[in-house]
Amino acid sequence: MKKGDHLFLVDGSGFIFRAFHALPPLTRKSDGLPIGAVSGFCNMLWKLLTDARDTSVGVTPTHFAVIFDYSSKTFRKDLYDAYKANRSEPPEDLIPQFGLIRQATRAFNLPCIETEGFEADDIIATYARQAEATGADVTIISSDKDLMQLVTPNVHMYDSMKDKQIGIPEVIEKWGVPPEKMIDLQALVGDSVDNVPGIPGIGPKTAAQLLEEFGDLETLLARAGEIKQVKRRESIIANADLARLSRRLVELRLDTPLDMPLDSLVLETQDGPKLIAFLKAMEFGSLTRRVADACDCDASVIEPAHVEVQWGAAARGPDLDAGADTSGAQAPVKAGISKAAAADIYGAATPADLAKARAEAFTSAKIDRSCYVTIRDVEALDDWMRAARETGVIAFEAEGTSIDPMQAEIAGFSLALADNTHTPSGRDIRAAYIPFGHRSGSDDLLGSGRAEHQLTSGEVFERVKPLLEDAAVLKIGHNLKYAYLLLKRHGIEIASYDDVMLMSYVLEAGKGPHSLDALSDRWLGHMPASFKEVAGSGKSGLSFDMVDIERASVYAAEKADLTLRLSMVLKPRLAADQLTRVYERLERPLVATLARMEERGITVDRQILSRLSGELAQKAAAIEDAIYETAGERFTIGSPKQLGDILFGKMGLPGGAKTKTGQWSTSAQVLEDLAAMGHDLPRKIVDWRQLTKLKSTYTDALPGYIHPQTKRVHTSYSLASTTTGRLSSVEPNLQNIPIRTTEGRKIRTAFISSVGHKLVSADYSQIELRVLAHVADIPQLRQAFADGIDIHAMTASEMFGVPVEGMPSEIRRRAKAINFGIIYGISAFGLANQLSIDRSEAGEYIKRYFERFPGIRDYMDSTKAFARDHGYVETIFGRRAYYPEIRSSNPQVRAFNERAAINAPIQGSAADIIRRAMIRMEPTLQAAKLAARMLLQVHDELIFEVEDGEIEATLPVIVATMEEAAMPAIAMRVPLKVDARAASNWDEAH
DNA sequence: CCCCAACCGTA
DNA sequence: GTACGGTTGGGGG
Repeated sequence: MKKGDHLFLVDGSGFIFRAFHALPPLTRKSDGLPIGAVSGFCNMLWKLLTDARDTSVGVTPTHFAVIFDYSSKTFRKDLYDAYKANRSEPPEDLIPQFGLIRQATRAFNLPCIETEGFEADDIIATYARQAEATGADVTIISSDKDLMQLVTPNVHMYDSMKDKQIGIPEVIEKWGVPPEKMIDLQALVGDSVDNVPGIPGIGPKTAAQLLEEFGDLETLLARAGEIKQVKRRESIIANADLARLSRRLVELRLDTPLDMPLDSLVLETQDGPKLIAFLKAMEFGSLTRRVADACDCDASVIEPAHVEVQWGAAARGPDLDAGADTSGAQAPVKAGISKAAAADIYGAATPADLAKARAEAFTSAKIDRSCYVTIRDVEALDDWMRAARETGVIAFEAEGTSIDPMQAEIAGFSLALADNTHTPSGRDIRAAYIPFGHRSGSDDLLGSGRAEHQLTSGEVFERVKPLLEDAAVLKIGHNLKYAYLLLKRHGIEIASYDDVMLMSYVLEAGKGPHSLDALSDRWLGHMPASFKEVAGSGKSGLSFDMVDIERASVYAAEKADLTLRLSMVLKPRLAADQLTRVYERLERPLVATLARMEERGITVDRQILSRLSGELAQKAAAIEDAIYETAGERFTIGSPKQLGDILFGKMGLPGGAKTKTGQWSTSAQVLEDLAAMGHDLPRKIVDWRQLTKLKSTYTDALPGYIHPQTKRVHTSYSLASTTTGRLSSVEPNLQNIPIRTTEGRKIRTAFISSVGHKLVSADYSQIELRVLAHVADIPQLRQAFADGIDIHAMTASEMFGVPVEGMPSEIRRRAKAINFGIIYGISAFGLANQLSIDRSEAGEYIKRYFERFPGIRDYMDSTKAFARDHGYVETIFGRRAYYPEIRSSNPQVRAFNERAAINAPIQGSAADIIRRAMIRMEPTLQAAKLAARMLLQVHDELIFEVEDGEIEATLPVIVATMEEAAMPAIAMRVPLKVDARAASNWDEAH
């Protein structure tokens, strides 16, 4: 090894634990073998070996080794008997993965190094220093703080999960000391995980400060008498020997005997077939394909390797402590690839078998872009239409000239069909693009004209419209609402459809995005061409009709192809997981319902907004002057950074909270606190922020969304962007129009009904608390809702023994905050913040609440347990919300996921209820011969436009449909209550 | 031109 | 303490 070389040292043992806890807990091979950590490990190795240069490592390795712990009986155990004594057994799912990861390392042709009596860290340290001495550079792939002592200008660490380099500055930033002082710092702080004692009462912050002051540990111990803080001084003096022992435990050995000399770590070329055989045995479809591509191997002719799997204690090899429980040990299992992929799917015994067979068939099916065709004449189009009718199933996409389906024109259609949809093989899929709205990109004075060699829209519509409107032919799309709305504007109403985005959402809400890219990558092991690659972006970006037809054809046909493949994988999966009902009853019907709502839009009065904007501008300007006056200078008030400098620097006000980047927070809460202390400026800032927020986000932005033709505002609802099942609203977001302040409410007066109509707002009263009363079955809550009693007052009465009549508003306010807190998965910290009380008092409230309502605690505990066991929670209608991080080893992350998992069934059930109401609403109104049109949804509220003469007849229909929405699927144990009223604008209707 | 952090509007 | 989306400032390329 020499200068210019670069040695990569992977902390294999560290990676196993980290990956296991960071990755979704339920990643399993088809035979149930847990392989999440192995998968993460293989992907990381491949990335480092092929394009480390493109990660933040920035260099390509010349030498490479993966290091493991061999035995826990190391020299450290001799130094200190309790070392690592409180290490608990690794989780059961992790056990077989220890051996697999070693096998993976060998499959990658990489040295797999472990030495008896030493930890991986010592081996890494020894190699790193030796390599450094030759002038080479070293990257240690680990984020373990125990290794940070090794960092120098030539030795870096790399956190592969966060793609983050850790060098000297990063160590200082994180720990407050440079790497060479890490040993002393750790000696002072200790480590509860490894049972390194350290000095009691000294944490990282104090330790860094002491080392800054005294230089190093020995000096500190010698001069400990100078420390001013009594307790700290005494603790350090009393525990000096403990610190010295700790130092010996954390200091890494640089003299570990090395079986493999440094120079033997030179990176060898990959053995493609060997690696592929292993990856196939592990069923890593996506990585198998990437490796096969890179090695130019045909993966399909390579037999999966036979992999020995050990489930029992022996799986970890010798690094297990004596006396471990081996009762769960089983005989080694042979884990070859399952035969399912090759099985005749007609013979699939269960939906799960079919789903598995499809998934396997499609992850290894090759996608051949060269066989996509462009349809340019009516004969070809007729042929395709005939085939589509014969098959009865097509994947379909409408390519528009804008991402906004309310603005877009149609550039062309793409479709894909399988000659036999029961054959799970990519060979039988054909895909085509039908351009008819493309323009040529000539930049001359005449502008652009129609592109040549394409059918006319008339020719295409005449043939395609009947197919799209024929319920006997299933149309499969991805985010079909886009095409549905775009086509509806052009006189076509799609009948009979499926949406793979929604299938994925039902199957895996919370596990990641549901974009076509993400789904293709995940399920098909294939990354489609991105729109950017095809059309460019930014200033030079083209609208799709300007894209060259050949390029457009491949892009569009590929999308249809992938959509068809995805439906063949995901639809059986729905059945296997018993989620078909959720998909068919709660998701699919909303595509058409929402598309119609979006198309209708709502009238927003430009004049009202313009007048409000002027008022806001004047008021803000006046406050601005006053702010500059008080501050004594002009600055950018909207910059939290500059504002912080003024408030906490120049003016010397006491800082409150810090943001996560270490800046002083200038949040409304902090400013309110300062105002309460009698300071002038913070109040003004709060007022200024409110006014400018209203102006920029609402009064100034909304007019820009008024559609040039319809003169109305058309939001877009996103069906698959929340974990819980709620919708979200974008461009513009009409689910966050102000209501809480008088100033903000005025914006709602700009949302008006058209002439001869009124707006009707109908909202569920306390729907989430009612859902909670139902699912947790709380007698007092059920009774209160049955009797129509004020629920917060009832809660206060139960908790504080105050009668409901004449209850002080402060008492009720606190009970209300607790009720909300319960829905949000309560913590003493959060409740304390909300009520501005201290944490112990908040803890008392929670304790008392649980005493009065023990069923709520039971619900919370059982929900957490369910989430931990399954990785997801369910609404009362069976919708799933996944929380892959609920088993995180990070207590903060875990607690957050627990709270979210408690909230999701409540929020999600309420979301399901209003979805059911929306789906039923239109046919119900129609049956009642009412012309009311549903326009907007705001989570627990629906907004309609109703003819003046029909209001009295319509209100009860709306109310009943909403109140009965859970039935007959669920008989709620509490009644649902809906309030509805009509007015000429949204403010008065609500 | 793109991304992130901070902040704030809703249920 | 839950769930979202939009605007701004400020930094990077």
